[in-house]
This record gives sequence, C-alpha cells and structure tokens, in this order.
Amino acid sequence: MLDIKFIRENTDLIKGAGRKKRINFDVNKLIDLDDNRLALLREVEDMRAKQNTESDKIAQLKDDSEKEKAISETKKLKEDLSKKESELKKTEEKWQELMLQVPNVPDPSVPEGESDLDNQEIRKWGEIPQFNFKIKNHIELMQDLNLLDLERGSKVAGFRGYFLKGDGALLSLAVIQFTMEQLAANGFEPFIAPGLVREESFLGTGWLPQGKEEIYKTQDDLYLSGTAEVPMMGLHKDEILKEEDLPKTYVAFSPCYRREAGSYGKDTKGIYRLHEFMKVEQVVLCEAEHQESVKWHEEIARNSENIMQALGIPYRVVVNCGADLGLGQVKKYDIEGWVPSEKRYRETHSASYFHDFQTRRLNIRYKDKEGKIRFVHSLNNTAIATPRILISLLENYQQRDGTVVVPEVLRKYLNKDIIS
RNA sequence: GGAAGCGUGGCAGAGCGGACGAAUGCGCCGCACUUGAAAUGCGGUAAGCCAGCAAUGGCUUCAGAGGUUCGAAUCCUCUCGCUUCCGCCA
Repeated sequence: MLDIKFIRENTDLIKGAGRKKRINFDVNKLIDLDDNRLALLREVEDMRAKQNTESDKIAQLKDDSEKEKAISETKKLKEDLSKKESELKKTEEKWQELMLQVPNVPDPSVPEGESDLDNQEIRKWGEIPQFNFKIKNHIELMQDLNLLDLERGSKVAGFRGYFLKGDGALLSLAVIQFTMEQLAANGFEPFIAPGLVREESFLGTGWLPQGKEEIYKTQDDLYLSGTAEVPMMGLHKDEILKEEDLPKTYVAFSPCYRREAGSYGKDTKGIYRLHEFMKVEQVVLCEAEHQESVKWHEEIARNSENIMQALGIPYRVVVNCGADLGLGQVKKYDIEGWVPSEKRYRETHSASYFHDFQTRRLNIRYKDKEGKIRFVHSLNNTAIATPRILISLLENYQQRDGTVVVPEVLRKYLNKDIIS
C-alpha cells in the first residue's frame, strides 16, 4: 500500500511502475474515485458536526417538551446522515480494493524485462566443479545413498510429496542449524515462527489478495504460510516502535507451504519445487530512509552469500527485472546456486526490500528523533531453504564412487566427513 | 470439548448513557531548584483523516464489525484475542 497523497502527487511514477512491473493498473480511475471519496467525506463530516452540536444542545435542555421537540427534529438529521454515510462507505470499500492493487515504485536501478529470463547477473562466486566422471543428478544421488524416498513420499503426501531420511534428514537439519547459528552470530535474533497464520499478515505482506491461488487455506480460515516473512512481519503489527529499537533484525525458521498453482508442468521431478519445505528467513525492520533500506538489502544479501560460501556452493547473484518483481517490491536480488546436472544456476535465495509498502498495510510504525511517527521500512531474504539447497550441495560435492563429501562446516552436525 | 471472566492512551489502571479522547500513577519531554546527577516542584505529552500558507477548526477512534439511542468507552448481537478452571493431549 502506498500513501494516497503520494499517489496523487506522483501519478506518472505509479504509471511507470505498472509498466515496468508489467502490472495493469489504472491510476486515473483511482484518483477519480478518491476525488469522489473526499467530497463525500467532507459532506459527511459537516453533517456529523451538526448532529453533534444538536445532541449537545439536547443534553442542556431542562424542559421536557422542548427536549422532545429537539429530539424529533434531530431525528431527521440522523436519517440524512446515515444515507450519506452508507454512500461514503461503499465508495471507501471500492477505494480500498483499488488501493491494494497499486504497485510500489521499483528502484531506477531495476532493469527492464519481460520475465525472469531478463534478470541480470551482477556477480558470481565459486569455481564451477569439473567432474572427470559421469555425474549423477540429485535424485539419483539421494536415492542411491538412501537420503530420499519420493515414491513413498507421493504415496503418503501426494504430488510433490517426499521423505528425507538417514543422512538426508540429518543434513537438512544441519543446514538449518548452521544457518541459524551463523545469523545469530551476526546479531540477528533467532525465531521459530508459526506456519499456520491468520489472514491479516498475508494481506499485510502483500501475499494476499494477489497470491490467493498460491496459498493453502484451512477450514478454520487460517492459512499456511509459504515463508516466515509472513508471521515475522505480523509480529509487530499495529505497534509503534522506538527509534532506538531499530533496526530489528530477525532470523526465523518455519515450515513453508506453497500450492505451486500455475506451475503444474514445472520441476515435477526431485526436490526443487515442493508443496512443503523448511526455510530460514531473514527479516529486517529499519528506519524509514531509502539509504537504510539499501544498506540492509546489501547486508542481508551478503549474509546469505556468506552462508553459500561457507557451504562451498558456487553461486551467482542476479538483480531481478521489473516483470519479476512483486507488487510491493522495490528491488530484488536472487541468489542462484550452481546445479551441475543442469549446468546452470537455479534460485536458492530471494532478497527484497519494500520501503513502507508492507508496514503501511500492517501499521508498523516508529517514533523518530523529532517525535514524528513514521512507517518503518521492511526487508527480507532467504537465509537457507531446504531441501532445495541440498540439490546444489549434494551435486557439487559428489565423488566418482557415488559418495558425497560433507562440507567442512556441517561435519560437526553429522559426525562424519562423507555420506556413503 | 465444557464453564467463567476480561480486552480503555507508550505501560499500568479508573470510568459503566450526555460535563469523557477519557481520572490517577508510571514513563517520556520542557522548565525551575542543583557544581552535576538524583529527589522534588511546575507545565506538557494518543493516533488517523479533512479544510487551511499558518494559527486553528472539524471528523473518527476506548479489540473489531454491526445494532439500539437525539446522544455509546458505558446497553444489545456477532467476530477476534487474552486469562482462569475442568476435560483431553505432546
């Protein structure tokens, strides 16, 4: 959500944002509706003022017959008022609906583009491993090493279901534990966040209403979140924080659920695209300055790169093009890990910032040094997502004999150097 | 699952049809006293929206949504949340 005043004063920016993000949005329609809304609002407020003064007068009257006369006169006012009020309410509902569709303005540094194919690589890390033997893909590796059961996974959990087992289960936990510890050491406060979450936080983060098809809903009207971003952003909903409490830097583990609607044909094999997975997410709330957002965006990207480097997974960082940005995102970097069997990099992390787009919806504010109340800025980035990360991890570390070397930093969790 | 209670400003907590955006305390800010601090005293201190260059004025908000009433923090209904007790469970 953007400030309506900002929208009114910057219609060209909003139009440009829609174009760049390939989102259809009619700003003029919103402005017209807003004119209408403001006119109605003024009328209603005048009528209410009158009603209030009349009511006060009645309270002062001593004489009963005068009182009754005044009451019956005021009744008419009341009827007119409630008609206008319902008109205003209808307008405000329409207005709200449109307001939820206004795209946030992407940063000028975001490249133009039609799809994720137009994302631009900005840096690379790591040597792409050269294998002098026929390599296995992650599915072959994991099945041969007894780390994964996909057949029984779908028997039990349906399409895209899986069991991690043996060292596969331990490795998944190890990656989570390692990441939590790393970020905690960087001063991020560790959390285990709920996966079952109320609607508000989805609306607040911008996952709803646009992403409705992507989210599981329960019979109790709770939703299963696809990322800890949702509960963690809900954490401070309706709060006014102190400036000295900022930035809030959180690292949160949660189970994640995604319907993957609209990706039926995609990545149907293996553990790349799953309905249920586990993720450690970084969430930052900072002061409402663009430079702060930019600084923390770089910082949370670096944190994740450090994890990739510690795990020894070659990766590249891309800056996402306009069309690959969500409604609320100002700028986004994806980190993509190298997948030897596909000879390409694939997304493992996604770092974005929103300015106050989310915090306006969630009403998360702080009092600055001058005592002014402002909406905080929010950012988030994957720290690690598993089992997806195991694809790169296992494939890059495989050996001729079909065993896999455990990255140095994970050995203490598995108590072994090699998975065989 | 059953029963009872509660939800008021940054926090605690009073108010239970009109004088209430709301006592009081804490916190915070300013001033005085002090070498400085503490303590004390005095004053100030909710948010959002609309109009206005501003001063200021108006509207809304006492969990949320409806309702009763000329008038609602206060009465009614529903929803959400919290607490306690019983049952069940990890």
